[in-house]
Amino acid sequence: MLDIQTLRNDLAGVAARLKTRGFELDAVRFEQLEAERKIIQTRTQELQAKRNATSKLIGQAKAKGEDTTAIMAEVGALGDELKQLEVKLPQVLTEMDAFLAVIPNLPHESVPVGKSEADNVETHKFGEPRKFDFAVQDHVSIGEGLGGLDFETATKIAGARFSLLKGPLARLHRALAQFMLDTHTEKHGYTETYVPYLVNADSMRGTGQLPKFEEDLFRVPRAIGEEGEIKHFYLIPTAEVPVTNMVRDEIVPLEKLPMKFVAHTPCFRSEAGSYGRDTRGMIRQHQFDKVELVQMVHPESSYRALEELLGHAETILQKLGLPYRVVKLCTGDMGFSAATTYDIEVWLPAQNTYREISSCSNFEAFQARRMQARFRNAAGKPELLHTLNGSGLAVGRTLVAVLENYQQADGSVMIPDVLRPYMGGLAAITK
RNA sequence: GGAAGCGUGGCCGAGUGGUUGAAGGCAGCGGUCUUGAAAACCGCCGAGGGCUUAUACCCCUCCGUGAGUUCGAAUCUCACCGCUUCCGCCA
Repeated sequence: MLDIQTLRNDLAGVAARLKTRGFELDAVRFEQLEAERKIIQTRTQELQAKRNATSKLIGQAKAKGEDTTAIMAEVGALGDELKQLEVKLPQVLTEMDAFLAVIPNLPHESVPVGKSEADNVETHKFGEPRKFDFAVQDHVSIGEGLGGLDFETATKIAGARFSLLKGPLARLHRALAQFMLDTHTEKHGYTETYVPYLVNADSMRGTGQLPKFEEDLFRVPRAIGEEGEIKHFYLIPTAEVPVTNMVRDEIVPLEKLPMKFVAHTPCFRSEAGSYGRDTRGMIRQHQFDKVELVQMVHPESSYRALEELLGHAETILQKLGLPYRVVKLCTGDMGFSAATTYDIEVWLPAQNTYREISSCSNFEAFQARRMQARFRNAAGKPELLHTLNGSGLAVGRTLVAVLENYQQADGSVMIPDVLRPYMGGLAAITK
């Protein structure tokens, strides 16, 4: 959520910045709502003040044993108008809130302006794609060849966009997650967390998935509300949601910042609107595991924290010896809540290209404002903190990258050195 | 699922219809004292919003959430949510 004050102060400027990311701000509507709000709110407060003052007089008069019928009639006269306004005011405020809730974050000034993925800017690269002297297979062929990857059975059990791992491949999947968690907790100073995989609507609103992106989420009915409406739990699309919401409605002491958490969770995405894309293999699934890094920091240090967090995610790929590149997303390609995003793209030999394996973002105060997540600043006043997160990394896609980059001519796969302790010393997965 | 109890400011904890946004304590901040610190003493000290150049006044709202009764509600009524304890069931 944007600060309503910035819209009041510089509506045209905000509209212009939002336009760079393809969002048309309805400035006329905002001004209408704002004008209406102002009239109703000031009048309501005026009447409330009058009522309060008069009611106090009644109390005083009664204490002295005086007759109060005249004053009581006076207050009664306020009643009708006040009651109407007290109904109207929350309606207008709710409308304004709904208006603000679907406005994306302002891109940071350093973000390249662009329309799509094609306008993203590569910042740096690591490693050289390996040269193969045999026909490269993709991860599906490799995994199925090793008898450890079984999409047919997954489809029977659940449906399309699910996968089933067996034996050493299932263990490799677990090893990757373990390795990532250990690295981030032992080397990068993150606190490991275990969090709910089903969350309430407030949490989804807090991080920005709701109200705009409900169709991307899986939800399960939970209870029937007072007006007969069904209340839902939502399956988390990323651990960002439960972890970031830890600080919702909190005021954390200054000395607790920065807070750094890591969580390994499954992620659930409906992938509505991605029909036909990445239908083969494990790249785009309804369920996948991810190790997520989340930081809550002082506003002054959030951009330093973003570079740091990006580095933490990169470390994993470096230790695994996987070539990658980092791109800074342009205004048109960034997610709804982000002010700045770096994507890390890992080299996939079978696709002969780099594919996203991590997305690291600074949300500045956008999520914090929705969540009312604050810290007590040096002056002792509550102030919105900044939130960041990034994948460190997507486990399924990392498995894909390991299989493809470490494949051998005979169909076996070498295990990267850092993973061998997690694989019981195994050096390669063979048929 | 059944029964009982409870939800008050960063924390603990008074408060059962009238100048109560809320006693008291802790923590925090400022000061006196001290070579310094501690102790003691004095003062300050909730949040959101409106108005505004203003973190100055002034005003509004908030005592789990939402409705209701009333001129007036933290205090009364109803519903919901959450927590605690006991019983039942259960991985």
